[in-house]
Amino acid sequence: MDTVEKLLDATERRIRQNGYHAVSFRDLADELGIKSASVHYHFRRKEDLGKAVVERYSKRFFEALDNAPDPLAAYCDVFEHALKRDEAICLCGVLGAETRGIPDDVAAEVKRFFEDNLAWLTNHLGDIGNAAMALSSLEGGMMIAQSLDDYSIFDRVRAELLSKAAQ
Amino acid sequence: MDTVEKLLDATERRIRQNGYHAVSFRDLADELGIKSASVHYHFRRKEDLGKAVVERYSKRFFEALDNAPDPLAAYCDVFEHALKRDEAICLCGVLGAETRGIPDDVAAEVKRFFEDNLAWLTNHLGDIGNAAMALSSLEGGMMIAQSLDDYSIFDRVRAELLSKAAQ
DNA sequence: ACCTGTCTATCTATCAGTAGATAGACAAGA
DNA sequence: TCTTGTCTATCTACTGATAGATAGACAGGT
Repeated sequence: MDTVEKLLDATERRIRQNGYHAVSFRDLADELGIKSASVHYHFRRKEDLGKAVVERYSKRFFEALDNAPDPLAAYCDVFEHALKRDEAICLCGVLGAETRGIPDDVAAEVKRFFEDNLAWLTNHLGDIGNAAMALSSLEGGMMIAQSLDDYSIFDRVRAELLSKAAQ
Repeated sequence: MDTVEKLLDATERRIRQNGYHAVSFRDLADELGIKSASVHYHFRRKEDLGKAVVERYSKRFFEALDNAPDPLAAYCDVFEHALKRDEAICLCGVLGAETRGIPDDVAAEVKRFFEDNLAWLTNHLGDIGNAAMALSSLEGGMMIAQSLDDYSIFDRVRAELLSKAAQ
């Protein structure tokens, strides 16, 4: 795996666990066994790195939704994997909470992620109210599950969403 | 108003807008027209300040819920005021997203806030599934509304919650 | 086969700025 | 006189960022 990919991995993990401001070039460099100047070679400014991470995250997110037989269940699955497999919350959930404290172009990319999510959900669920509810509750449920260090609130949100949709 | 109260106000606003790591003793001191050493006099460590802010926020939050005739509507109102009047998201929503990157005792206070919320909601709504849904969707809706710079997703979440409850 | 130039990826060294934190002096008021 | 709150001055550690150098790979022309 090349250095750029390793940097994106490390940055995504660190932002999702600690927030944008808790990521430093030196920590990233130490993790990869290189110097911080070499990180700057690949991503001149921190916001370039941040933007690239969000772009990759968003791309992978929607790829995972392609060709799903049951859209809402698939959508919940993507969030559940993000939470339980990666042991971290949604990248854009973290960055959205910091919106005003991060560079404008990173915030713009996060905004786009949410717009795309709402569009996808509205398209597949047929109703923008249900779309708003699904996105909001899954994002909120992840964040609270992390704070409580207990996934059960997320599981309850998922169950409620799927049962209400079945009505 | 005394210095401590002013410090709590400024810190709460700054955390809610930019996150825990974007608050510095110097910025707080500049805002109040004092020196950073004086901030340390009132709150020796940053985590003392952070903990005090969460405690005050939580106390005020539940006071605003006292004696509400319609619990769910009152609950939504508290969140809506926080979002629209303060033009910021929930303090604990921001800190919850940063959980692993903030001092343990601040994270513990945030965790307690969410536990108390779930207990209050379960008590007043009668069902823990509905409680999980209300808390998660309102927290998530605030965060996404901030990122989109558009309150309508929050309004939709509120409307969905109240209409589903009426069924 | 041998230069020549260019590119990639890293290095060392350093910058100005800021972080949280502390010691000790000072002034006002009870 | 003692407490309270502020100050000046300083510390160590770290931040993102840049300059300049270097080793090695690669391609083109001779």
